[in-house]
Amino acid sequence: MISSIAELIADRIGTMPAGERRAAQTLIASYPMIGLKTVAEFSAAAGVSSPTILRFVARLGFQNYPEFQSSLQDELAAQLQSPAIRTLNPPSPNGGTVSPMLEATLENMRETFRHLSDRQLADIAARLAERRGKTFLIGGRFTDPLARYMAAHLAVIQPDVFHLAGQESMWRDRLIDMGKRDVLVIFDIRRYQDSLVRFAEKAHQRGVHIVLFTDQWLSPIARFARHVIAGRTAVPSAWDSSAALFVVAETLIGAVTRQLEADGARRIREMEGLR
Amino acid sequence: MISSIAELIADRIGTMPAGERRAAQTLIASYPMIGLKTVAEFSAAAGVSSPTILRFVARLGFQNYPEFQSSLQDELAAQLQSPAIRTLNPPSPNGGTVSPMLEATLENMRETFRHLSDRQLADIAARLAERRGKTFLIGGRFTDPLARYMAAHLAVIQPDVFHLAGQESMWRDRLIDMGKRDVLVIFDIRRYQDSLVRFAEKAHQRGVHIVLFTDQWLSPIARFARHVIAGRTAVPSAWDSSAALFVVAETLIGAVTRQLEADGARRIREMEGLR
DNA sequence: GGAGCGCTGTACCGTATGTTACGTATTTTG
DNA sequence: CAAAATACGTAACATACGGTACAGCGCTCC
Repeated sequence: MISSIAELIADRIGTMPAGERRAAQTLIASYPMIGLKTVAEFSAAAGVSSPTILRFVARLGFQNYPEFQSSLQDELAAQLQSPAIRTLNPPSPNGGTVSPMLEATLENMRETFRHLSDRQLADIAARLAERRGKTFLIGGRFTDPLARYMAAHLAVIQPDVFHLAGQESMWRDRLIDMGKRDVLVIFDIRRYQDSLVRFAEKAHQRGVHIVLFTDQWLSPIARFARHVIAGRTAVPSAWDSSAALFVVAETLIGAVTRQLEADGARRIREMEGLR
Repeated sequence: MISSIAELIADRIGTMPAGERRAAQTLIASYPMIGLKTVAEFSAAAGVSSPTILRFVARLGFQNYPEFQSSLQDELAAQLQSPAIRTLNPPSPNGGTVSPMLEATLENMRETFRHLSDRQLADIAARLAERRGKTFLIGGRFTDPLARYMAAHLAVIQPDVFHLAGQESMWRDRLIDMGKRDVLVIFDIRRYQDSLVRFAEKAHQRGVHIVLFTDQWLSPIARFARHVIAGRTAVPSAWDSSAALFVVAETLIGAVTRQLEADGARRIREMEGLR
C-alpha cells in the first residue's frame, strides 16, 4: 500500500526518463518543501525546464500541479496533526488500553497551548476581570458542563456571573439583559449546534463581547467571537475530548482570580474573611 | 524574541481589527496549512474578503502574500529538519504565566494515571457496561459539572443513566430507587461536602456499588466506595484542578463505549441508524 | 550508419491569482 | 449626537503562474 507521495515516487522513479528523475531526486532531497513552491522554482532547483516538472507530476498520476501541491499539503497536515507521539512521551509504562488515550490527551493539551499565547489568555482574563458588565456562560450538549464548571468558579470571585441553562427559549430571553459591556463565554465543538450559533449571532448584534471555546475546526460562531480558543479534541475514542478546553478553562479561571486579587478586589478580601 | 509567525500573530492579534483577527484565528487554528493555500481559499475559510487577508499579512510586516508564504514554508522546513525542536517544548517558549499551570496539570495527569492500573479502569468500565441496574452520578460544588459531563455521554449509549441535581432533599429521595444492582458515581474533592458523605453512606447501606472520583487525600466517602480514583489536583493557582479527574472520566467513557460496542449492544446499533 | 522514436526545452497562451482603488458601512472621538 | 477616522468588501486590474504546441536533439534499434 502506498500512502505517501514519497513512496509513490520511490516506486516509479525507475521508470522515469532522466529529466523527470532529476525532478524526483530533487523533490526527495528536500521533501516536500520544493513541491510547495512554484513550478518555475522547482524546475530551477532541479535544473530542468518547467514542462518536465509538469510531466513528472502527471506521471505520478496527478491531473495538474495544484492538485499535486494539495496532496503534499494534506500529507504535511496529517504529519503535523500527529507529531510523532512516539517520539515524545516516555515509552508508556502501562502497555495497556488507557495509555493511547492519555498520550493523545496530553499531546492535545500541548498542541492547544502551543497555539495559545499568554497574551491572548491575559487579554481574555483582563476582560473577564474588569467588572463593567455581566458574564454569561453557555455550552453545547456535551460542553455545557464546562460552562457550568467555569461559572461555578467565577461566580465565587465576582458578582453577575450567570450560567445559561435549560431550554433554548429560556436563554434567548436573557438576551434582553445583554449589551456592549457584557461578556458571553460559549463552548461549542462539533457537531456545532444551530441553536448556539443563532444565539451567538443575536448576542453579537447586541454588541456582546463573545469568547468562544471550540475545536480546531472552529465553530461557525468564530465569526462573531472577539476571542477564539481552538482546542484539540481528537483522541482514540468514539467521542471527542474536551479535556484540552477544560484545562484552558481552568487556566483562565486561575488568571482571572489572580487578576482580581492583584486589583485588590474588595470582594476577594471579604470572602477570605468569611471562611 | 519572536521567532515564529505564530508568535508574531499572538503578539499583535490584540491590535487587529475584527476582520483581520478572524484571519489570524483561522490561521492559528490550523496552523500553518491555510496560509499555504491561495488568498481566495484563506479568505473563504476565515469568512472575510481577500483584501482583508492581504491587509492581515501586510500588518504582520510582509511586503506581499508570496513573501508571507515563503516565510511559513521556511518555518515548516526548519521544523521538519529537526523534529526534536517540536518535541522539546518544555524549555517553555512562553516564559509567561500559563506554562507553570499547564506543566503542573500535565504532571498531575501522568501521576494520576501512574497510580491507576488498566485493570482498575477495566473493572469499573465493565461494571458500568453490564446493564443490570441503573447508573447515578453526582458531584460536589465544583465537581458536579464532571458528573454532568459523564452522565451526558453515558446516557447516550445506555438507558437508565441519571444525573442527580438540585437540592439535597431531591436526590436523597432517589435513594429509594437504588439497590445492589445499581452504580453510583460520586465526584468529591476538597473541601469534602458533608451532604455528599451522608448521601454516600446511605447509598452504601443499601448495597449500592459506589465509584468515587476524589483527590489524592481521599474524601471520607472512600470508606464506602467500591472503587476509588484518586486524582492529583495541585496546581499553581488559588483553586484545585479537576483536570486529571476529567481525563479519567473521559477515559472511562471511552472504555465503556468500546465495551458496549464489543458486546454488540442493540442500542448502539440502533443509535447509529438514527443518525 | 541511417531511420525512427522518445525525451527535452523554447516560446507562447489563457487564466487564476495577488493586488489596488474606491465606495460604503462601522466604529470612535470630540 | 455629529463628524471624522477607520475598517471592510466589491469590482476592476496586472502579473505571474501553470499549461501546451512544437521543434530540436539524442538515443536506440534495425
